[in-house]
Amino acid sequence: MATIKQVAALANVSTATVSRVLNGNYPVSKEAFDHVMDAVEQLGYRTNQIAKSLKMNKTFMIGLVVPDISNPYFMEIARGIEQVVSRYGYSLIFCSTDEEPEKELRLLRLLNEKRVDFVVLASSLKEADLLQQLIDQGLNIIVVDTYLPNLKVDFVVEDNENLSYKIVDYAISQGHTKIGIVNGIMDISTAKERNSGYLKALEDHQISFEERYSVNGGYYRDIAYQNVKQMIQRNRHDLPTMIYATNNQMTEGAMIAIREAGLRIPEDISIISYGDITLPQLVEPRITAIQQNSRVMGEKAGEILINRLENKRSIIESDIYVISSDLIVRNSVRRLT
Amino acid sequence: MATIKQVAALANVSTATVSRVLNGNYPVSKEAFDHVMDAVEQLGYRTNQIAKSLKMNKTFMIGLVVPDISNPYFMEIARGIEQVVSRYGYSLIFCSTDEEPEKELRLLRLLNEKRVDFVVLASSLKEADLLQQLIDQGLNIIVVDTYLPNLKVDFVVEDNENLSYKIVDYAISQGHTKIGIVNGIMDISTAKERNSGYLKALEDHQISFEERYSVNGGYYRDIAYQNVKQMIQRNRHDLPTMIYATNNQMTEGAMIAIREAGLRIPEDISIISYGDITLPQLVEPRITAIQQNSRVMGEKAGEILINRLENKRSIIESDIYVISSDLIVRNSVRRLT
DNA sequence: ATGAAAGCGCTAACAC
DNA sequence: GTGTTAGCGCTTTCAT
Repeated sequence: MATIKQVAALANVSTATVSRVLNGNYPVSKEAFDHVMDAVEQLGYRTNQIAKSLKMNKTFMIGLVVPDISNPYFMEIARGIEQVVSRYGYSLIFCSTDEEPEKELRLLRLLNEKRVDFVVLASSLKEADLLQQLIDQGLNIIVVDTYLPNLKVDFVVEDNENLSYKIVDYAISQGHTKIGIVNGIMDISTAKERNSGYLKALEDHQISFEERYSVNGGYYRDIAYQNVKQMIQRNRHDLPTMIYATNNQMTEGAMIAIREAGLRIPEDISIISYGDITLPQLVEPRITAIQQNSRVMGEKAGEILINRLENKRSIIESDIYVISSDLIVRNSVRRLT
Repeated sequence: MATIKQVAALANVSTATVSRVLNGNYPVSKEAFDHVMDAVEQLGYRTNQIAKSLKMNKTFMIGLVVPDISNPYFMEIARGIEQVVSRYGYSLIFCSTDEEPEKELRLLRLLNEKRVDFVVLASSLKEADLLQQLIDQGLNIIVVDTYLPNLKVDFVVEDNENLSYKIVDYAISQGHTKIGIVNGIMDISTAKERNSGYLKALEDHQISFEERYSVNGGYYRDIAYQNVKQMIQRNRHDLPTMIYATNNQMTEGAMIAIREAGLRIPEDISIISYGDITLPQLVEPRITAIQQNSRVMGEKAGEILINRLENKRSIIESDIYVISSDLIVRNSVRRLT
């Protein structure tokens, strides 16, 4: 690969002049300009961004660390970020943690070593201290989707508890009282918050929480499928009239389990979902769900980090941005009253 | 951020010794080792991979360039690649071209400047010459999914024409003769090959190709939706009995259009698909489809590039690997005979 | 407007 | 087993 030195030699100018021509940030004579351009063309020269990054202490790369990159929810966040940061010349490195805290930390350390300019993180961490350590080492982080207390970073999150309350409250208004919940790992803020919204709604309507209708596990389709399958098995003679799944993939898993058990939705068991399933237009019945604006969440995160980066605004205290979401009532809830 | 120099100073050794300790590739005394480790710990030192990359002319990054990163098909390829290359310490940079040739070239140039060690490319290019130019400049490329003639790279592809033939042949065996096709952009190899498989199957059964049932456009859900909607409109009084969509997303778009037109699948119009739709378990009827092994395609690409990279086997002539796929018969085809 | 040269943080050849 | 040092390819200050 040709270097700036070879270009300089061929164009009969110094490397400084080549650099100036290439970056267009200093005045150069038309003559020098033409010679350099010719040489560049002839040699098929391409800037070595690694060298440039080293010199300028800037990589134009953004790390994205999420629990599950195949979840369309996170994919949409990625596209939102990409859409805004690409305009400023940044590229994205995607990483998937599979909800494993050790893997998350390993990936963050890797990105730190790669000197990415910023990391967008949807965390599965229970505690913030190791994260704070990385930040102290100089890593720029913005946290999306999840929330971690006592961490000096910006957050872009949803109003999980209230939205969860809202959808469960709706279910209750349709006459349901035996409402099972399929939730994620309780260490994670979103799972905790969605759970408390659910509990609060039950409580406000004097409905007691039934442990036996409740299952927990990773935010994955398969896990939810297995758990719901077993839950149905266990309660075969006194099934819940409704299942509330707290993320898109769990809803899919729950639906598959319900159908496989020979039960109908919503005639036998109604469904509500925090987050739209994939392809909601093609699946019958249409699922009543909290519709998350993940794209907007990504865009917001992108804007914030660009702002920090371009204006070199270092963080004094964390800002928390809340992305709005809507309850979309469709027809997966049977009216019982 | 601490540098190796500061570590060396604090540990009272040379930078060379620090490097040796950190990389463990040369013998060091236990004493030096301990001192260095202490200093590393104290300073929170993290290797600057940018500097290392510059020195070693190796970035441990792989670029992935595909038409549409939100398509689960390409996502699976990505996971396949990731799974194998991550074991060797490589990370992935994802890029989406939206099937625009200019964007594809721009991204490839960017990755070249970033000096990624390899690029995995699903191309939307019509011609190979500009690509060959990049390769001559030193970019390592492996092409997946698509095929481009006269290009000195390895390929991992499907047997598109034969598989396409197979599924259309099956449709014909069920008594269908009015079979519309929803296809991608004809510049792209996969679209061309799937089209010829379709045509050949018709021909072998003396069925004439009906232009009016055929629509083309980008491999996207929305485009297919619009096109099929119009096609149905135009042929309202003499509809095809079957629609063959040549990729997963087009099938989804076609199904939505059919349903919206008040038609039933498969009673009014049958469906066959090249590639499984998202969530095939939850959509009724279950779609008869070519089931692509995209994960395997990604793994294969990963293995090949690792092999080239680690064994420094430069490419003499292109190898072509064909990934097998299966026809899965389900119940989206009405039997007419 | 242009060139010489220092230096970003690292590795490895060479000398001891 | 360890230190010295050159140099990867670039930008930028300083001098002219």
